[in-house]
Amino acid sequence: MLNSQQLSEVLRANGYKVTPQRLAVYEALAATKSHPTAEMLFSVLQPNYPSMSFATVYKTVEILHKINVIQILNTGEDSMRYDADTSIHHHIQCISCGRVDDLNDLDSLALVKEAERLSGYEIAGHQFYFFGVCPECKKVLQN
Amino acid sequence: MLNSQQLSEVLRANGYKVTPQRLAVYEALAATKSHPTAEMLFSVLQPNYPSMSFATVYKTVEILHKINVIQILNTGEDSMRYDADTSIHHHIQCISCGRVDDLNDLDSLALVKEAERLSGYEIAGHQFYFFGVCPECKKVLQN
DNA sequence: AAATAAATAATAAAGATTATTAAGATGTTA
DNA sequence: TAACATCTTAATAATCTTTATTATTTATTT
Repeated sequence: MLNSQQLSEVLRANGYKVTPQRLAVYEALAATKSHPTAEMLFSVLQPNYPSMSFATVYKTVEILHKINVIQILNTGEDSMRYDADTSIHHHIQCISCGRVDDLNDLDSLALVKEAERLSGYEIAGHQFYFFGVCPECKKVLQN
Repeated sequence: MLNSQQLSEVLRANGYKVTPQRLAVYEALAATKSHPTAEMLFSVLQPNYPSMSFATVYKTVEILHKINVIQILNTGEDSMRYDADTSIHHHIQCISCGRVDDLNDLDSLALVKEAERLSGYEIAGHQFYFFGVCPECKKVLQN
């Protein structure tokens, strides 16, 4: 997670200009753990940036991804989700309410090594997605 | 993998009618290991079923997925890929040539258990995607 | 503060998937 | 086997997410 100054530096260092929209998109992402879609981001920014267009949201997340300050998640839904936490961690989605939670502390190194051995690939990245029923929905379903 | 008779039975058992198109889509999928997209399936079927429409391909894979005889993969590309192998196995995609290979014999049970413990979720499914450079592309890149 | 280069907003366009509907095929029953 | 009711297909249009276009505005540099 970066503050505005740090983000500004990274943007400039990569030849991108610093604009209020870019800072706002990143801030919105950094402020939540809910892995929002482009539409959610757009809605959140709407009150403070009523003139911001959808294309700007998409362009901005693309740039933020390129300069490596956000992650793009594909949970298999129809739209992508974005995450300001770029550390290696995995995700789990509730098949009942749709929420996406982080899975920190899940050690995948051994499995990556094994996959590398089995496939002969040189593995550069991986994404693990789990699906199930979250604790809250389990409660509701029991009643 | 099912033969036409077995597939016909499963379709009927689930209240779906048996049609040449459905058998053909499944056969095309069962005959390849290349995890085709809807477009690839459509192209393959075109010569023998020149009148088949795109919508039929989509409707059919949806039904085949519902009755659990195929898997739907979302590798993060713009289109879905389909797989007639419904056993639990994972996938690895080459970031150079785009091919998608199977990763059998990768034991994920321990990781699933660990994810269940960490998250509190009741896990119903999981999809692991690895990305890297396939053996063929490694050779090419070295020259 | 002016010049320049890039970013934004608005809009249109593209691409994948889904919905609609009339026509045709399927399975069932008499 | 014929007739019926139902489901499926094909063709088309619609939808949804994402990307491209372009004129205007904004951020940086001199």
